[in-house]
Amino acid sequence: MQRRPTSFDIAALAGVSQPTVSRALSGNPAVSEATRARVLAAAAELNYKVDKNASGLRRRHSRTLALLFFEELLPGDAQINPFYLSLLGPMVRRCAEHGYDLLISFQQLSSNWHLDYEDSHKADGIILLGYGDYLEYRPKLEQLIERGAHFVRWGAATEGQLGATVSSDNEQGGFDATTHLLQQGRRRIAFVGTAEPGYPEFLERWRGYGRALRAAGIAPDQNLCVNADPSEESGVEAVAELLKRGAPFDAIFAASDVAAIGAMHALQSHGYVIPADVAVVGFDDIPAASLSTPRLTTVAQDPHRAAEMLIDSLIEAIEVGEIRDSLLPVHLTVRDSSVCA
Amino acid sequence: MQRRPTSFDIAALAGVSQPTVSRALSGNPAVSEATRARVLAAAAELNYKVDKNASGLRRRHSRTLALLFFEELLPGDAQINPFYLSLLGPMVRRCAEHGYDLLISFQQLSSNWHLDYEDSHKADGIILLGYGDYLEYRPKLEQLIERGAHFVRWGAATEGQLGATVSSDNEQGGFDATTHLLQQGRRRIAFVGTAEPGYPEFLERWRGYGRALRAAGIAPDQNLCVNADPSEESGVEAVAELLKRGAPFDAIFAASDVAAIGAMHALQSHGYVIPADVAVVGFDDIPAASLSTPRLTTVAQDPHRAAEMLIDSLIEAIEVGEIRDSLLPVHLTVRDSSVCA
DNA sequence: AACAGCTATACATACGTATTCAGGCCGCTA
DNA sequence: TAGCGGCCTGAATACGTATGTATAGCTGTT
Repeated sequence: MQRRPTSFDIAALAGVSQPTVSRALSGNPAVSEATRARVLAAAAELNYKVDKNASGLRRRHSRTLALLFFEELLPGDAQINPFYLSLLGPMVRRCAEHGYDLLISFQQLSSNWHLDYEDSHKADGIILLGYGDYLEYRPKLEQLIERGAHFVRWGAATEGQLGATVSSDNEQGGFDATTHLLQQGRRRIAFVGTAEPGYPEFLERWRGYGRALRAAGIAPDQNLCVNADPSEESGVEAVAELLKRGAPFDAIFAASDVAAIGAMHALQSHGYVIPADVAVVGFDDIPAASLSTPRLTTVAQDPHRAAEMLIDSLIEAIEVGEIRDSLLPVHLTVRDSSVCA
Repeated sequence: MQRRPTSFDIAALAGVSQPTVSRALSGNPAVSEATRARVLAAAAELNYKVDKNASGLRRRHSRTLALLFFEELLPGDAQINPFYLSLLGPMVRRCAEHGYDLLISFQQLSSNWHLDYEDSHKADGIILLGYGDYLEYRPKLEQLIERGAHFVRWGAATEGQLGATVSSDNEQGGFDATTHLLQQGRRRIAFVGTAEPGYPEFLERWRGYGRALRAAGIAPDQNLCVNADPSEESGVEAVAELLKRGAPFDAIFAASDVAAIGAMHALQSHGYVIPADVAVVGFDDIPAASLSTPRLTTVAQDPHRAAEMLIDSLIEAIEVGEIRDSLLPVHLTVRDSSVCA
């Protein structure tokens, strides 16, 4: 394994100077086509690649984006939120289309992640995957802004609007899901989710649920709203709670698919038939939603579009300096759990 | 946003020279504790971070690892293999424990990915997520080795052993799954998968299946082996094919969970009861496996351990120069789809 | 023929760090 | 007190690229 070739080696081989090599490779129009061709040939011959470190040092940016997850929110070996996972592929692809690399990292919410990346020139910008309004979180965002750092967040866009934010239209999703259940003739629709600050998206979905009910002339019933975080057990417990309360219900809108699937299991083990006795709608369209029995009607977010908006917004912030928010449409995917044959 | 501080700024503030700052921060024992403390205080005060590019340029390595997926194997917007996705979190964490960053990238199998990374000093090593024996693939691995590049592969370790390889004991998994079905009294066990080169893991699983049958004194029946790639439709079609052939069967071992779930759907829609009429076992333990109806018995790989082995092997190759293969044990997770109450 | 105007290339340098080498200071010994 | 060795620290430099500035070679005009 001999030493890697440098731009000087290419220069020597092509019979030009090192700066000309640099210009030729970066597409600088000052270099003639004949010279450029010679340089490219020489570079190809020696398998020359621009040294990222030297280039980054000189140009003062790395053409790398950093994607941050926070450890505290991934207790133990918990799986990463499947929606975030589905964002990953499209994000990587979009980065590549822009000529950027993508760095992935977990951070303690309490660490100094907010100064680590841009300051060390590891990355030109940061993608934060939506963590509501945690106490430690907000001041760091403010510090990030103050230092002129580039970042974009995924998450509910309603609160104070710190930095560029991309999110799904959760409220509309809740509205669409609930309206769909109403159209199926359901009138006693339970909400399984939570309006706590830890899950701001859930709050939005719940708002849409309420709006749909009121639009149909139905007053939301507190007895039909039960707490559940996005886990199967939580969905099971939610159904137990609903049954305990004794308020009759003929449908469930769950703010997450995993909770919805848990709820379906619980209902079925109590002898209810889905959708005949109780119709169920979830939210997220995780892979398991189309594999459940019955197949789950759900509100699908568009991970492809979401990923592209995140990357595009961030790169625009970096290269143009413009900050832009986006609210992405969601799409109700009707399957078997909500419609009687 | 003022200019980032450099080691010269720290030096001035601490009243020492720039080299001393570098030494103090890198833990060089030549610098006295008193001086080191002064330097650290100054660095903290100015929020100083070592410039990754300058540092990498000087030290000639980046302390970054690159994780490569191949586009051709992710047609269109297809999801990344869920097992690879479950590797992601633990890999990121393990990298961080070693002080490395992780870069994610998609590549054309036909591109020059094999010279891109180490040559450009973007990364010190590469993680390749198992792509069997594709024609274009092997020569590039050879080239990688020839150039002294550092890499580790996930995948079947049996074929020619190019570079460090980490994989699950797929053969044993197939054996365990099949033995379990035999213990449930099943004798006509179908295999749903493929022995084609595109899925070398499937081939291993099939071998274990055959070994278990023979150990029980049963001759494998070609009529009970049907092709299926890892998709739900493929599982559905496999059952259709089995029924068409007319050979009776009382169990199915599927080489992937998604195919197994597809098979269960198909069986149920033909009126079969699982597990009473047909017992089903899958492979992978994807999240949907524990959410299906009935819950799917499956062979679980250990993504946590797999990720750690991959990272550890690669870093060992980089830092020590030693190449090591690993075969990880798998674990049969018994649920409802294979055991009658 | 002389010169302006232009293009294509070379020269010199800066980016921020890590390391080699040389030297200063101190205490100890003879 | 001269000499010596050990411990810290500073000066100089190299890593490979990109870019501002200078210059050489043309073309065309008068």
